[in-house]
Amino acid sequence: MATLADVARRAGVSAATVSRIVNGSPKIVSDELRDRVLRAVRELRYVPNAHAQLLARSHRTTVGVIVHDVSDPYFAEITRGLQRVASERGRLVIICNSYRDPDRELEYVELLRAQQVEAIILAGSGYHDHAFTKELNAKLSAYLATGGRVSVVGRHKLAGDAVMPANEQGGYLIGSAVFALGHRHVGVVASPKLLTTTTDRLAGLRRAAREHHRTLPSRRIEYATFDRDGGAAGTEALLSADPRLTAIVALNDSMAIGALAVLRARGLTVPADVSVVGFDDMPIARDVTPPLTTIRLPLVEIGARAIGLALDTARPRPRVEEAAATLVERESLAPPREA
Amino acid sequence: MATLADVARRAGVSAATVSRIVNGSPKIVSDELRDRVLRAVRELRYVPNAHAQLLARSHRTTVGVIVHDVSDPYFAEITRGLQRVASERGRLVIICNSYRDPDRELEYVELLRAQQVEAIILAGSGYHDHAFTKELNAKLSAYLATGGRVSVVGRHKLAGDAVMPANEQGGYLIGSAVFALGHRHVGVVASPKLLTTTTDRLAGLRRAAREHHRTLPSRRIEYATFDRDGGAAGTEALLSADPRLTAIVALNDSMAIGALAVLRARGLTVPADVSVVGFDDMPIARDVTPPLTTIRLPLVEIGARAIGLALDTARPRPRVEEAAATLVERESLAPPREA
DNA sequence: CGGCACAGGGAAAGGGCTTTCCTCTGACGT
DNA sequence: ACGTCAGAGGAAAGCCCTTTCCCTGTGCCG
Repeated sequence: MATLADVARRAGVSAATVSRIVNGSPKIVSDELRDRVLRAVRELRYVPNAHAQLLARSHRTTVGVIVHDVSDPYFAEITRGLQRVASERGRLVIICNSYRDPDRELEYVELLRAQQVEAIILAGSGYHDHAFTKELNAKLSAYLATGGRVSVVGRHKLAGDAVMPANEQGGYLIGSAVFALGHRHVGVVASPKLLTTTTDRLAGLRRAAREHHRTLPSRRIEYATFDRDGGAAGTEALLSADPRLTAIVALNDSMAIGALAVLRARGLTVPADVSVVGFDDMPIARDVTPPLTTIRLPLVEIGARAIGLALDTARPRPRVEEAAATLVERESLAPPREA
Repeated sequence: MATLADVARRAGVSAATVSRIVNGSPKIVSDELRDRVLRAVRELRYVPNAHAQLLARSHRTTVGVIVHDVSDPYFAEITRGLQRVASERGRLVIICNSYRDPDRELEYVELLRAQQVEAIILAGSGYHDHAFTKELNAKLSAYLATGGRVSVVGRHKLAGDAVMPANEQGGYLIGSAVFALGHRHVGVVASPKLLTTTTDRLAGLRRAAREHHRTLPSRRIEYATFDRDGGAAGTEALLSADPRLTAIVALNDSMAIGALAVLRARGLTVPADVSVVGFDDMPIARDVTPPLTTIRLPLVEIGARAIGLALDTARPRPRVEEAAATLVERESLAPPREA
């Protein structure tokens, strides 16, 4: 690899001059030298070493994002919003997938710190795990203390700024829609108990139930993994335990799709026999059969706001913003048969 | 941010000693000093500056991947395979989304070079654009010349090793399945003409047509964007031009889903009225209605092999490997009505 | 014509870390 | 008692770049 010094030598100038030309410094350089240098750059195919630059420069220009999995549409959307703002502001973003492994999350915080990122953004549900939360907070605080910026999406009790998707409200909205239609036998296919997102959405559901003078007994809640197969397994369990179910509330769209598959396999039609609702409004939600009634969260905007908070050094901190949920009515929810 | 020197000072030792302890060097250090140093590290919350390390060390340990979009399931799978191998081999991976913008691709090659990556992996269709290909090749060669490793997925005529998904064979397979059933009025919803993937899949389709003494007239091919909405638009156009169509071949699953949506909206049932087939076997393909008959490419394996080639310095280069396609039969393809 | 300002360029000091090469002890052998 | 050697730790030379500070020479003003 050619270095700055190589270019300088070949062009017969000092390293300082090359640096100034390559970086477009305001300092004036004669056209002759500029030509010589640019020619040398081309001939040697010189590209500055980004690490050396980072070391030599003072200001940081890259931000790190930790998500559960970018290929999950939920995080893909958040990341999209984030990336947009990042490139508007001339920042590079490093994406880390934790795959819902708390330890990996901890490691990534260190890694991002080692990379000298300007800000760390943590997106995705938190965990009901006190020891972990404490350790994560310690690491985050250490980073904050040395001038780092932190912003989190949907995490309670963490240092730094926060954008909170209205999970409780979303749960309430979808629950109200279901109970208002008169469903009495409602099963919930829930994501893992350990995730705060689960608890929040469930809390909203419970509030809706209460308002309609219903309850959500725990035997009607099946916890499973946060994906299609988890949804299928949960639905299977729920249905076996109580075949009278007229509605299944899945705590995200992937799980709802798993539910749909099981129902179809059992010869039950949706929504005539059983209604199914999802959560998150992933792009595919409108393309399954029947199209999913679900809850939309402004994910792109959430991502954009999260990085906005982190990069905006002006206002005092920490700041917490809410992102509202809305009900998206499609065809998978209908009144129960006997109603 | 605490530095190595800070830690050394606080522990009352030299920087060399701290470095040795922190990095687990084979050199023996007394337990006493080790304790003092580790305590100082903890107290100062010291994390080594990754950029300084990279500068000081000789061996590179991160690889860069350029894909069209990681959140697209196609690339998500490839990336998954890639990541697995990367972490097995202790490599970090930087993911870059080009969003199918050639210029961005060019920029990312420079950026990855600047980041001193050990290898660059380019995944995703190439472009029928001679000037661009030439420029990209020039950049890649420059990188190769300075000891970099390059490996590409599904790109012809590019410097470096290559893993080639069998797009032509896949096209042939799906085409054969369609024509063998007796379909005569077949429409193709194709991805952009500019992409080599499109040409390859189309070529396979044509070969299948020829074998069945059929042709694929260009008015039966509608080019659109490589996504759900493109698929919908293409289907719309095809159907308006020729309502007798009994089968629609979409060049990827997203487009097939768009086709399904249009057909449903028009009151046509699949596959009774019109058959639809996809390509890629994305996870969702089995969950739409009806489940999609499509072509599976071993994407995870392709990703793994691509990085494997790049990291394997032993064998001579360049090497080219093929990844076979297989037909996945589900329910969206059936004989035409009149057959 | 002396003096000054300023344009144009270079020298060199970092920035944080790794690693080679030394130095200094103390233990061991004879 | 002396030479040797292994063990333990430090000094310092890089790695590649940016940026401040300084020097030279020219043009211009008074």
